Amino acid sequence: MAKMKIENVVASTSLGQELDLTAIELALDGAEYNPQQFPGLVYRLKDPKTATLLFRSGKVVCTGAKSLDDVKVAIGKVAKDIEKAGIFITIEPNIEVQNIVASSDLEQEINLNTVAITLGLEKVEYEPEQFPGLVYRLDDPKVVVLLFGSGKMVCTGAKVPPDVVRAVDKIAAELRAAGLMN
Amino acid sequence: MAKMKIENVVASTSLGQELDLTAIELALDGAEYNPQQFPGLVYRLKDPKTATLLFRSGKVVCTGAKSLDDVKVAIGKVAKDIEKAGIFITIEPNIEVQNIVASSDLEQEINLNTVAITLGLEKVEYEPEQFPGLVYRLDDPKVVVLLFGSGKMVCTGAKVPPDVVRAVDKIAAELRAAGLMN
DNA sequence: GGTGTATTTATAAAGGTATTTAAAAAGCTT
DNA sequence: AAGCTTTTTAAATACCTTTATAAATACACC
Repeated sequence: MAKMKIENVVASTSLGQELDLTAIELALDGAEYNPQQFPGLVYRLKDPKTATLLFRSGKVVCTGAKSLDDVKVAIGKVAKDIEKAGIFITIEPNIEVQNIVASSDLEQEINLNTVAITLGLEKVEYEPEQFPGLVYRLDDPKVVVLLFGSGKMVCTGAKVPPDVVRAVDKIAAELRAAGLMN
Repeated sequence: MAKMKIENVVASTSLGQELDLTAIELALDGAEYNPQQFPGLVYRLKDPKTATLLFRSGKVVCTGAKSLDDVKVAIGKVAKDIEKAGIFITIEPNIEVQNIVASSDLEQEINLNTVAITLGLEKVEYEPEQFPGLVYRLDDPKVVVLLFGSGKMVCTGAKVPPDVVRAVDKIAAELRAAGLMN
């Protein structure tokens, strides 16, 4: 069973109404809003350490959370901060996780050149002078795993934590079956 | 007494005669010569791992050696390789060390901000956002020491190994006298 | 012509940057 | 419609920053 650590959760929701981002920029301390650069307003919380993007449409994107619970806490705090500033909104708790980034460790060195040759270019991409990690794309779960020579891995694209565990276990099994790890 | 490790020795000498760098480029395997880019020819040895620059004038610069002996060995090998290629030269053993780069370690963390403030801008330069090391210039020996927050140091500009030891001891003594290290 | 800059090589230190992957949002440009 | 903009995050590489030093060229500047 793979050990893994969630490093980042990206989730979206909606506040159910149009937002005056210019007013919110003035009301929220530290808010960054440069519409000519990007249409979303960026608002950061120290705890949970997150960055939330607010859009004119009322749609919200929360990034940087370390757990699904933290996403809920962060969005709740952002909504409260907006209301405290006198801008009343209706909190819609319908939060959709869009991406989970997690790290894991095979706890042994892996020869990526051998992996790339053995598994073939159809399954993996490995261009060490461009990036030190081997890119491993899975169809089920539909995630992308970056595998490093140290045995450390990064899994991204997961929608739920079990996706990460299944992906890591699947790759470990495939490497073992091919004699590429013990 | 400071422990130190010589990381790089730069030395120069002369082969005593004009060199046809174009002919040498063809004769020496791996030689790089791009006169429009740099007037010297670059010739690398695997052992001792060095890069030697050969000039039309017969002047030679050897870089990368880890000891003074390695410089002699390297220049001797380069001369032999040139002669093996049928280009006869007279080896002039007058090798002059131009620079010794060495590393050392105070084996304790140093607060560089405090060092910079205490010793003053006349003696040291410290611009952490430009470079993480503090630049410490000594007049005797005339060397420059880069001091890092980890306590690790780099000494460059030395002509002989004792310069490095004296520099490191001098700085350690000054830091101790100022209460900046134990 | 004489000072300056730059070019190249090696080397350590420890910060910074970049590289790659996924995902949503909304607005702009092709 | 596709691609860029922004935000976050891990992994491990390369490369940048700084210092000294010789060599011989090409530049610029006065």
